[in-house]
Amino acid sequence: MEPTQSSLWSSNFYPEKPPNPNENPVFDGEREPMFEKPLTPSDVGKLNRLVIPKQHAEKYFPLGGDSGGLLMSFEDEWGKCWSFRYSYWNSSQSYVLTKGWSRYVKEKKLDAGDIVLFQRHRRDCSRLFIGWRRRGAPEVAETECGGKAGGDERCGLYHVHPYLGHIQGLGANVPYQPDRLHAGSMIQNGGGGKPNRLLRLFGVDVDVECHLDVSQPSTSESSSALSQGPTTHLFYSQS
Amino acid sequence: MEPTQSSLWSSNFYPEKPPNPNENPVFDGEREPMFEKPLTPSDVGKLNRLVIPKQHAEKYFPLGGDSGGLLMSFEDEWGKCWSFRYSYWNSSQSYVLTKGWSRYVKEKKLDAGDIVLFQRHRRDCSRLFIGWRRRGAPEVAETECGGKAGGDERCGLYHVHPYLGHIQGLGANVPYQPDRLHAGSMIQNGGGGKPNRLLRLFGVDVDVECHLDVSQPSTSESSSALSQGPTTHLFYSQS
DNA sequence: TGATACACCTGATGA
DNA sequence: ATCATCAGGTGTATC
Repeated sequence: MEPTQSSLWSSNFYPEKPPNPNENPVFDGEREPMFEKPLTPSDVGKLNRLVIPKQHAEKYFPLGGDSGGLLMSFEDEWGKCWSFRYSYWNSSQSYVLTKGWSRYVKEKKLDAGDIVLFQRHRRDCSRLFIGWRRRGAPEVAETECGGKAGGDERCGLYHVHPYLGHIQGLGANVPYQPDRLHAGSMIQNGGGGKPNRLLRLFGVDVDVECHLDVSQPSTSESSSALSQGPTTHLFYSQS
Repeated sequence: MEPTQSSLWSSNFYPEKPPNPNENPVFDGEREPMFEKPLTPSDVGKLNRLVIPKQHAEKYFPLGGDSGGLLMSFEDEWGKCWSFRYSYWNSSQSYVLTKGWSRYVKEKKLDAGDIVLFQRHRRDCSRLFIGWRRRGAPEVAETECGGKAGGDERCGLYHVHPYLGHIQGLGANVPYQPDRLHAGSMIQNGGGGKPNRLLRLFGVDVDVECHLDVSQPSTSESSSALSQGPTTHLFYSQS
């Protein structure tokens, strides 16, 4: 089914499979902003990792003292599932997304200064979302795509009209990640090796409850907690 | 206790804790020269590593086929203990000191061309010593400090008078390295991670005996084995 | 072989 | 001055 709002949805980013707004959208009110981070040159460079500021990592992605890494899955603006390895580096005492991150950077064509956003579903906080916007773009886009020059570029977040809010559906036709497991889940590592054990975050199996103190102010220069009210951002999600 | 030889010991390098020649010297005759190496620009640059010429590394610091790194501890001219990570880099087929090396370079203000010296205790070859001298300085200093211009600079090796040879003692009042373990010891790495297992070299626990063929001639352009007889160099040592 | 992954390391920086 | 943080690196293993 083709998009009904060609001005919003026409894109050559996924020309072979454009997202359908009538399929499984996640309303803006359903998504809980967690935090965002302006990307450093290292975050988009050859180090193939994203450093997650410690206060956000420990608040939203607690590892529970686990030294091994986890697999975390996020839904992007197309409903595509992205799995990243999430772990703590003792040597630098920092939390990082490693495996899979470079693919995300490449596909979204992220540059230093662009901003990645992390959100979760309000009622099912095991569903995690990842988005992005170009540097200098407003947090809540007033234009259809508040990014760089060139109208054919997509953003990770969109300003959508309220009437799109009635849409519900599936979205099982986005079979991207070969190693994807479950959106918003984490897979626990056995300890230093490859992740192999499931651990749902914000859901079950882990000693962290679905607490979402989104109203906390930002305390970091290089990242910020999202504390604004309901936004107009929209992710499309599957499952 | 203040130094008695102000011309030799007056220094502002450790003005808060000057070494005392009456405390725990290691006689020249107690130290066995192993080898020395003129420092390359890379050795003192941002690579934070010292390449140890292979013939010296395999002769004096054998890794025993261990792929993981070791922690090696050396006593400097002040009795201060310096711990370095020692490992073999497959990519460059070279033996290197990595962690801790840059701190040594910085503290000693070593430049390219300066020479580092490695020695060990004759009777307790698990005690290792590290020293240095400025480029162009004679191996056996005839002056009190045969280094660069500026009389307040210390050298890693000193020419001392024979009568200082009677001194013995402790030196436990030099608590520098927080992560130091034992002078002249090596700590085996678990494999790519942090070094965590003790492995005394030249002492026990390792399949290498205390063999010291110091008389071998130099075969490297960038380093030389020390084959001269008793020198007048002096290290001060603790423990 | 080249790209990626991964754990480790360090210096700069600001609180 | 000390300390925590993190941006920017490393070598090595894996694919």
